[in-house]
This record gives sequence, structure tokens and C-alpha cells, in this order.
Amino acid sequence: MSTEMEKNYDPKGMEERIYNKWLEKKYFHAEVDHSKKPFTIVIPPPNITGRLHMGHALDETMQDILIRFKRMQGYNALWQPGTDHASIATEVRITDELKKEGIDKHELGREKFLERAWDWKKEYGGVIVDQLKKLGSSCDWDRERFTMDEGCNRAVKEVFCRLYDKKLIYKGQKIINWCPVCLTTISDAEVEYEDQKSHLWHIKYPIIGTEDFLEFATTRPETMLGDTAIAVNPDDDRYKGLIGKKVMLPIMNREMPVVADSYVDMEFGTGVVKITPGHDPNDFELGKRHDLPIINIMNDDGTINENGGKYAGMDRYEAREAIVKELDGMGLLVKIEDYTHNVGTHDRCGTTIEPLVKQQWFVKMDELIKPAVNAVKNKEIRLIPESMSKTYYNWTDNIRDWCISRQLWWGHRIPAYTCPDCGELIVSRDTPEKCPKCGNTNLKQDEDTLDTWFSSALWPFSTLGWPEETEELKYFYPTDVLVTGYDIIFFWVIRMIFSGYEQMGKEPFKTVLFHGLVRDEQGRKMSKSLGNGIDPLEVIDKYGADALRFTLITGNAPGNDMRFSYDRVEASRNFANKIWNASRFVMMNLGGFEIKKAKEDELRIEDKWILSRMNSTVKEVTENMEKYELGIAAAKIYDFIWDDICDWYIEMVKPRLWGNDVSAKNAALYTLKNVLTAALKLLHPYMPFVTEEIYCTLREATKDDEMPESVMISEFPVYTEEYAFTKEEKDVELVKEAVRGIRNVRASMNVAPSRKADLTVVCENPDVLKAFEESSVFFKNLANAPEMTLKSDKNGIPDDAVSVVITNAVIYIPLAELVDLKEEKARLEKEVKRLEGELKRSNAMLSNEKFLSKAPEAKINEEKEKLKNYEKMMEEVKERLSLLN
RNA sequence: GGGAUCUUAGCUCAGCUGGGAGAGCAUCUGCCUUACAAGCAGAGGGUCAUAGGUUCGAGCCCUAUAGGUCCCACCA
Repeated sequence: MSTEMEKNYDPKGMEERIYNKWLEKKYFHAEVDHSKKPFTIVIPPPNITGRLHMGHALDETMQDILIRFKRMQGYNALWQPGTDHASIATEVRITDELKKEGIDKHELGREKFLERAWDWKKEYGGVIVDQLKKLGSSCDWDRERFTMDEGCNRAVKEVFCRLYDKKLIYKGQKIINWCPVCLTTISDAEVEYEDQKSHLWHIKYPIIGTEDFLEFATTRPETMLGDTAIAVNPDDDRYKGLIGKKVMLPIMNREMPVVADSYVDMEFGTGVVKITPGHDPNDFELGKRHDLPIINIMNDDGTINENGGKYAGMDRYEAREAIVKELDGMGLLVKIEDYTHNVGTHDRCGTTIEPLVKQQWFVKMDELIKPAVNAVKNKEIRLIPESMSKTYYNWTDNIRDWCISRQLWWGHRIPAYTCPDCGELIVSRDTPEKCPKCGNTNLKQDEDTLDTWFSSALWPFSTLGWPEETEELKYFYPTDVLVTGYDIIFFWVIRMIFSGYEQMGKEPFKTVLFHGLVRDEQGRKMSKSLGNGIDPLEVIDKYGADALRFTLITGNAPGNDMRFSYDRVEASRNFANKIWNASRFVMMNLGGFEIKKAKEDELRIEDKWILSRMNSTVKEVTENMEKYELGIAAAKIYDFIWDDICDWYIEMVKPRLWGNDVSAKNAALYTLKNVLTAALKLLHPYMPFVTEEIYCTLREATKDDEMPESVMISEFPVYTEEYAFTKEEKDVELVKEAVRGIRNVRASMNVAPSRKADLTVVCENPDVLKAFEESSVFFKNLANAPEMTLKSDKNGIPDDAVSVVITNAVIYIPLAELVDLKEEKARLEKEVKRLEGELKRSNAMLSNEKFLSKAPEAKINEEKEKLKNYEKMMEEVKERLSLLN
């Protein structure tokens, strides 16, 4: 490898080369090793139908940062990867593809369809994985799993049978959500409610035995074909006399009872509700209470069936119109109002779902959910941010049984078999050979498959080998962190938690780190229909994965949504370029120089300052990463590299690098290398590629065999007392204050940058004076001052010298001939004003007796110190001002 | 109807257990200074949504209000 670096950072080609090297070296691979502590993350398996979007990019980046961080800290870090079969999403996709070829799914048949699906999986299932690799994800690809692979299938069957045996899975006739387009049931979690503009139809039914009518309103007139009652509130005086009477269902000529039920809201409409137990969840419940017959009027595709009489064959909406028309003709339509209401739709296809009564499989939730609730309550599982636990409880407290059967082919087939002769139901891990009751060998397996989330719920342990008691399972389970978007808390997170407790007896993970949505520049959700999605691969191509990763992590708190903008990507890329060039600077000054360890007394004040800054940065970064405050940690690294190293330290150190003093140069290079290496390590989890490239170049250039061959397997920096140079840190901060003051004066006075000006520093405090003395060498570069004189008194300072008053010192610049004295006076007067304000604030605080008696002593002393400084500075400024008059 | 969350510089957002308001971008001024113009130096810019309260002290804690976003439930 060449140690020559290009002038500008260019990620093209570099990232792929480095990633392949990591793969070859097997750095991502984790084996059970009891001498090390495990740290485990299971990936939220992306759908095999998926293409990488910004949501993935954020999710993977967060996980990769954590896993790289922990790996460098010495943990045995396993990032378990894999993909999800995404039952319905994939099935829809393949069905569409078939349709384009003119093939009907049902004509093709189940077996052929599945063959096709597996082919599809082989061909496209790897796309998303390749895309994850482009991000730099350090997953253990040797352990890649698939929710429908053999092991996962075994886990699914095992769990199904166990739950069935415990009577926690049952088959039942219940009202479920039906998608008339996908032709399958869906769970409650998959129903998405949306406001739809519609109408409220006011209709009246004749009351039998009278001339009167009973008026009510409905949003779904077509369901009247399946009405089996009319309900009123038992306390409603208007209808007390009607309870028990019958009404005539027009069109169908069916007599129906008027029943009383407190479910009916007297305030709404006329206080009368038509009851359709077959097509409304509330009506279904009411029907059970009153023993009402259930009439299913709909076919699976949403058309009216034979129970709809002459409307049979019509689509549900077509029938609605026709029925309204007929009622109108009969004089039973009272009025039509505009009405907006919430309608349940299928989250995959947007079709309005149809509640239907069907025989389905369910997981009984009330007992299973208890440990999952407790786990969060007693903090065995921590949700970050904590506010997510409210959302969590909201779901667990109102949980209903989980409908798990799907009328799909692509998925885990339900391991239940029925005997065609005696009707016996057998649930078994292995395909049973014959009916245990009658001996029939021609058993029929249930046609349905399981909800996709049934297998993903087992992901944290099925991927580690469960139901086998593998070493991996014992060692890596429970996993440490789950990183995911808050949008799948119900679908996935909760289900993994109760499944973990039920099957493993232990939590599946200790922490759940939620992130928000990545939105577009205007704050809109990225979506296909809006066409505003930004392809992460394009961003990577243009700016590099490092820049993308950094952008997604900075300036964002856990759980918050973020806006994506190219301006921010550019800023991140510029940051990569910054560290690139800082490193280039080091390489250029290295030449053939052989760096030796510098002893403490060889280190200069600025070396100690930067080492100390490095030390505290390491501490802050580590603490924040451990709190999952990845954005804050990133900002600290950014500031350390850009401000401390580049803007100050490198500038301070130039004279020594360019000078002839070998020992001084060595100390500078030693410190530079030390600090740069630490910076690269700190940054590596965030920007893995550029840091690796620079690190390897640095290692090569310094021929340092003690450096591990890759930054990703090097040790994460740790805080050390050795570098806690508090005094030097303070001193250099003071020098920086002086430099800034001088630059400020020069700029505001329009002194040409080329104009050099010597400085005189006057300071009574010998300690401070010493700090300036030690720093005088770099004032030439930083403040354009070839010479600096140090004095403890003001003797000989010309009255018209420009002065910079800072804490503990005054710096005089002989620029009188260039500066308008009026301007200098104005500047000093402004300074007086500023100090007056500070003094006022400080005095007010310190004369407040309550402050003195209640505030912590450290705070009071701090304030006293400040006051002292301001007073002194004020004195100096006023003196200068008086001299000018 | 219940709940969460947000409101801070022109824009996008940080601001950890309450102790002098920050960054990036944008704007203005001056610089191609031999690491970087994807850069350097300097500057301007904020009643921290509003109103109360707690406190020696509030961007941060409490209450209410307004507006935005989201989730859940749902009355036909």
C-alpha cells in the first residue's frame, strides 16, 4: 500500500475494496468463546422483496455502530443477519408476476407456485443483502438465516405444537378481518384505519303490527342483507315499548326482533342501530349476547353471495347503490347525509377490509402477554426512549387474540391435520402417518399458512439454533440490543418479547432502541406513491457510505423522526475530507521520521492540552455511546477532530514540524500520531471505511507493528489518568482566548492579514506568564505576531497601543498608526458595556442571600471567581480608555 | 374519545440529572497562508410557542392554552 494520499477524499472504489478485505479476514465472524463476554444484536430481517431504503440505512447504521463499538471494546460481538420471507408481500409480488405472464395462481397450483417462489427467493432474496453490505454492515454473514429455512421451520412447528398443547393456540369461529383482494385474513395489527368521505343513510323499517316505522342510520346499507336484529338502548324511553317487538327487513322480507343493549348510544342519530352479526365486530359481539343468527352475505372476493337474494353476484359497492335505490323506491329512504368516518383498510394493498365470520387459528393472548408486560414494568427490558413504554402498554392492556392463519401459500404451513373420515384434528411436529383415532392414512394437512410475524417472533432464538440447545444459544442469548423503528412495535417487538419468555423463559433482548422515520427535505414520509424516496445507494455512490451513515446519525435524538437533506450529506462528506486531509498532513510531515515514545517532560504545553482533550473526548464519547446517545457522541468526535485537532493543534504544532529540533519534532509527531489514531478509532464505528483506509496508511507509514492490522479489531480508546493534564488544558484555553481576541481586533480594525505585528503580553501572574512563554512560538502562525514580549508590568507600553483584555492578562498590539483612535475608543466602550452587564448579573447573584444560602458551594465559588475576573478586566479596559482621552 | 411527541437563529436540528443559549447549512467581511476553497479567519442573527406556577435560579420540572405530527380506540 502506498502512503501517498490523494489531495481529496474519494470513497469510490475504496469502500468495496476495504469491505472485501474485512470479509476475507473474517473480522465479522463470531464464535462461542467463553473467555470473552458476548454482545449480540439480531438484525430486523429485511423482506426478501425489499430494496434498501433510508429506513433500513438508518436501522443498519445504528446497529453497525453499536456492534463495532462493542467489538472494539473487547466484546465477542455477534451481529446475526438474515432475511424475512414476508409471506403476503412476496406472494402478492409473485402472483402479479405470474399474472403478467398470463398465468393464474390457482391454475398453477400450490406446489408449482411454491417452486416459483423459492426460485424468486434465490434470485432476488440476495439483493437486499448485497445492499446492506454496501453500507458497511459488519454482520456475521456466515450465520445468515432466513425465516423460512429449515431451522426456522422446525422452530415454528415446535412453538405451534407447544402452544397448541397448552391450549394457547386454538381454532375458532370468530369475526376476523378479511381482505377481499388478497383473499386472506389479516390480524388486527395489519388493519390501517383511514378517514374516508362517505354518507350516512337514514333508513326506516316497518314495525310489524303497526303502521309505524323505526328509523336509524347506517354507513353500510348493503349489510342489511345480513341484518338479524334492530337494537336500542334499554334506558331509552322513546323505544321502551318496542323492545321484544318485531320489524320487517324490507327487500329480504325477514322478521327481526328489536333487542335492548347498552352498547347502543342514545345520543347518536335516532338511537337505533341495525345489527349485522356476520359483518361487523360490534354487532357480532351483540349478536352473541342476544343469540342472534349470523348470516354471511358475502363471498371471499367481496361480492354478494346467495344469501343476498337478488343481489347475489353484485360487488359490495354495487349492491350498496342498488339497495339504496330500491329502498328509496319503497319510500323507506329518509335522507342521505355526507359523513366522514374511519374505515379499516389492509395495510399492504389499501383495500377496505371486510369483517367476516370464519374458522381460523388464534393465539390466546391474555396469559402470554403477562410476562411481557412485567418485563418492561420492572425494567428487565428497557425501551429507549422510555416514552415508548406508554405505546407498549396501550397495546398490551387492550390485547386481543392473535389471528395467525392466512389463506396464503408462501409461508409456514400450519402443522395441523384432519382425518376425512372421523374428523379428528391432529397437531404434530412431524407429518402423522395415520389417524390415531380411526387409522385412516389419508390425512389432510390444513391449507393455511401462518402470519409472517409468527416466525419473526421467534427470530432472536431460532437464529441461534433453537429448538436445539446449541452452544450459540446458551452463549449469545439473551441478545443485548434490538434496534428498530417504532412503527413495528406491535407487529414484532411485543411478539418477540412474549415468545422469548414463553419458549426460552428469558427476555429476548435487554434493550430496545427505537429510531424514527427518515423523512424527505420537506418533512414528508418517503413513499413510493409520492415518488419522494431518496435511494441510499445513490447517496452512497455519490458521497460514500461513510457520509451517509454520519448524516443519518448526527443531529438526532433516539426515537425522533429526521429529515434527510443533501446539504447534510455534503457536510458529512466534508468532514470525511477534513480528517482525510489532517491525516495527509501527518503523512507529509512524517517523511522517513522514526517516531519514538516521547517522555512527559518532552511534551510541550499544547501536546498535553490535546492529549487531555483527547482523554475527555474518549470519556464523553464512551459514556454517550453506552447510553445509546449516538448523535451526541458523534458530535463530540466531530468537534474534537475539526476544532481541537485541525483548527488548533495542527496549527500550533507546525513550527516544530518545520524546525530543526529533532526532539521537539518527535514529541509533536508522537502526539499527532497518538491523537490521530485515537480519533480514527473513535470515529470508526460511524465512518468505518475512511477511518480504516487512513489507519492502515498510518500504520504502513510509521511501520508500527504494534498497531493491529485493522482499526476495526483495534482497541477502543479508554480514559487514562496519564493524560489528565488539567492545568495545561486550562492554560491553552487561555492562550486560545488571547489568539481569538487578537484576531478579532485585527479583523474588526481591517488590519491587512499580511500586516505583521509584534505583541506584548502583560500579566502579573507568573504562572500565566509562563503559559504564554511556552506558547509564544505559535503566536506567529496563529496571530501573525513574529515577536512576543512578556512583561509583568505596563511600563513602556505606548498609550495609543491597541489592547486586548482577557482573563488574567492584557495583550498590546502596536497598530496605532493603522487604526483610527475613535474606532479603538468605540471598541473599548463596547467592551465596557459588555463587562457592565456581566458585573451586574454577577453582583446580583452574589448579593442575593438566598442564592448564597441555598446554592451549592462550588457554584458560589465559581461565580465569585468570575466576578473577580470581570472586575479586573473592567479596570484594565477603563484604564486604556482613559489613556486615549 | 385516549395517549405520545414536537414548537429553540433565516433553514434543519442538538441542548445529558435545572446553574451564563449551541452546531451544520445559509448570510455578510477578509483570505488561493506549502493538510484541506469539500478550506481558513472574523461577524451578524434567538422574549427558547403562549400564560401561569415551583425554585436562590427554568429552554429543561408542574399546570393550562394554541398549533403541528403520530399512534391507539371508535357511535351505527
